Amino acid sequence: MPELPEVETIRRSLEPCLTGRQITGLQIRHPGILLPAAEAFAAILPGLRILALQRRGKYLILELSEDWCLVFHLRMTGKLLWTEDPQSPVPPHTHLIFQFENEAQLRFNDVRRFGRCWLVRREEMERISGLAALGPEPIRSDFTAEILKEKLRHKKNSKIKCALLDQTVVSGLGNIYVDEALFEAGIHPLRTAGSLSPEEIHALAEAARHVLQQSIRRGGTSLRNYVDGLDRQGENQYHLQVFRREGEPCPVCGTPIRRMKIAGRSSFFCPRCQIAHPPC
DNA sequence: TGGCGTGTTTTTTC
DNA sequence: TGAAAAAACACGCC
Repeated sequence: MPELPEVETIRRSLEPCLTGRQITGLQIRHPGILLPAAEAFAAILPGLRILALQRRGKYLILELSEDWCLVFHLRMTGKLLWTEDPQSPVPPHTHLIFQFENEAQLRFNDVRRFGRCWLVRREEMERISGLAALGPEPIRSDFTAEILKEKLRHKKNSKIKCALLDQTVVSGLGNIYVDEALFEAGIHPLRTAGSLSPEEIHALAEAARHVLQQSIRRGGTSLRNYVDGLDRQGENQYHLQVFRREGEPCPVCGTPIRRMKIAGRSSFFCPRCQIAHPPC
């Protein structure tokens, strides 16, 4: 679930808690989520200090002293939770606990164990293949329709829904925000990327930026699992236009929202506002 | 109770 | 090379 707005909200919530903190120890309860092996984490981390929190796409990056970095990807159900009460019950599926001065803790929790945590030197961060291959950040001011057009050049026969989920095309979009951006831009998810007009690509670039920034302002979308670093839900789920609204009236034209499987994922769209064929 | 849906990235297949 | 499908995982749901 955590897509760009959720990871950014987590980053912002944890930043005041973690910045400047020294790691005093760690508990590894499930080593399978760690890369490289757990021994390296135990040997290297104690004594290091957290200098800054960065985000790239759906990756959260903790910059540490001595040029080390902790990189997290939460995949679907991963959570990072800050607590200053070490006596608070440790939730099930907590795989990793970082300990800090004054007994504060950062807990990594992930029901489905898809999430990952890497310990790498800053200059070797590019060795995380998914991170190195990420496309442009759609919420940055230098993200333009021209850049999106160029990135879509090699995906001409892909369905636009699939192309936008490809993190090398644009970083940070997932199932929710792709559907919301396609709705806002008036583009049917089954259209091929190569069939989009320059005007449609422009509208899509604007819509992607807009739906992501709106969600960040609302603290992310909490549908099932997502909470920020202080266990707080977001508000964007109350503002979704089409996602998970099958059968409900389109907020623009009133036509019932439809649901369709595309590349194995549920996709939601308005069959009237999002036309299936390119304009003549 | 068992089989499906969930959603992201990596890997495999065509 | 690129598009699509499967695999990784655990749980809730009906």
